[in-house]
Amino acid sequence: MKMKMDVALDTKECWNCPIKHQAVCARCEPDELTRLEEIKYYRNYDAGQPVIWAGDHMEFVASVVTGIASLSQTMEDGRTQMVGLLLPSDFIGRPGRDSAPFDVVAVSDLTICCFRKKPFEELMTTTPHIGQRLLEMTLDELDSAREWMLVLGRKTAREKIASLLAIIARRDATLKKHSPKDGMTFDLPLTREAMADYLGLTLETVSRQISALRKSGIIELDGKRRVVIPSLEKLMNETGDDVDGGLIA
Amino acid sequence: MKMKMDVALDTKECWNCPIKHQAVCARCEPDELTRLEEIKYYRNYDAGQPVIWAGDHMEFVASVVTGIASLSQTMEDGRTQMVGLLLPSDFIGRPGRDSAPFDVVAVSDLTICCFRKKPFEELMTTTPHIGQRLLEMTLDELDSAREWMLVLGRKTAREKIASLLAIIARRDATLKKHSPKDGMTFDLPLTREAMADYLGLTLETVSRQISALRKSGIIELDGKRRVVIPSLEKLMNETGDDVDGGLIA
DNA sequence: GCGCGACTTTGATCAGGATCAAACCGGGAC
DNA sequence: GTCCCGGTTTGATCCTGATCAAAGTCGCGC
Repeated sequence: MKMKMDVALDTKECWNCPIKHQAVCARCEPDELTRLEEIKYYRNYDAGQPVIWAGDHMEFVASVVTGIASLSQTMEDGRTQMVGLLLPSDFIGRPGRDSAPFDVVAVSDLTICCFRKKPFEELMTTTPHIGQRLLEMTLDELDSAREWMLVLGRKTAREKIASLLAIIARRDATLKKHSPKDGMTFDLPLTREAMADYLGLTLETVSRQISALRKSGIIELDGKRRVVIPSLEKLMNETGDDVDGGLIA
Repeated sequence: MKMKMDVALDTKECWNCPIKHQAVCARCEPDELTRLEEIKYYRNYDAGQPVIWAGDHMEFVASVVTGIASLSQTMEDGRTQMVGLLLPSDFIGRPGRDSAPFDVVAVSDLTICCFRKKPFEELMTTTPHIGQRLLEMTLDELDSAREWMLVLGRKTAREKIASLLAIIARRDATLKKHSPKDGMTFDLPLTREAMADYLGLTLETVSRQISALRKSGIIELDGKRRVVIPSLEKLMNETGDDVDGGLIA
């Protein structure tokens, strides 16, 4: 049985061609996307700033260029659940729909690349591989969302934290272009509260479980945000996931 | 603010044309799909029978014709989380991928219509609207999965049960081709255990909360499975969702 | 009818995480 | 430096839902 890992935090390929780590890669500029120049523009947001409210009329689709955004829903009484993290190269928007289903909020300083929706949709019909790429990305996102449902529905608080750390570790390694390994170090891109909203916990429980993992020697902390993973295998053993040796999905 | 409802349980349109309630509708037969005749075949399963195991090599894609199947994942220690229900017209399979990400199990007696994958993928490239339809369906599923994450991560047991009942009520009304209304009656298509697996609860909690809703007069029971909703509004008030009068999404 | 088995209900107790509360830490403005 | 403030940690207690256990219901085959 192979190990499953959520890919929601992985950096994806350019949605226009198979280049990793870029929303719109250099290689694309010479071909189809040049046609988009006139409908393409950039937006910048500060950490914490809302980008889109659920229900907003969307006159654009977009792609994250730098920074992190969260996708989340909030109930009337304030309970909120993060349903996804948007990382560089992730796509924002629904071709064919005119309102946004969820709130998008900048977690860090954020730059997105917007395309006016109508012309983008036209491009999709004339350039089939863009549609195919979007379908593939959407299928990946769907699998990730479903894998996260196991985390939310069935895992303990400790397993949830370990799962999140494992995902961030993996994502971070990908960004740095090497595979995850023992002794790796990274910064948590989220506050305790944001982690809680992602995991369906309270911030106090997140804090306690992180302390517990530290006391168990599963992780080491350098300040509040910097994490060291002495043994990846030990961390994986805490996730509740089926591990069979490697980080191969 | 409009009310959101999970659409995972809704009956979808034919993936080849915009006709409701049929996986492959009569209208489609004369055009593109006739070309598929030679690659199309049916499979039947009994209630409880596994259809696909996660990791299986998939040489086909398929569409549910009649019956209900569940999509779920199970941890090594037996904890399981249902991540979706597959209803008539729902699509099974991943064009471009060769192994199944989740287990599929027949919940009721089930008939699916299979298409050999290779020729289906070729059809997708030559018939763009099939790809577009698949993208739309996948986006809907993604939204549903994300909405369900709120249920799993943040709702109480009572809210979870009310949410599930509301969804089933809505789905059932759609099947019967009228809108949900006070006094409506339907059969639960799931055992208490399956509901628990869908909601991230134990079967005992499901049973207790159903009893509690009955005692509160939110629902009436006729036997174990048949449910009457005297007031849709009262049920909706128990879901924790933002309701503004109607069942309009 | 009887007995069996799958499913469901209900009860008693337990425990994991939420809640309420207070203190702590670190960085930036002044 | 000091103050302040957002983010974090830790403690005490509570409560929801899990767990363990037993009994009830229904349908079906014999």
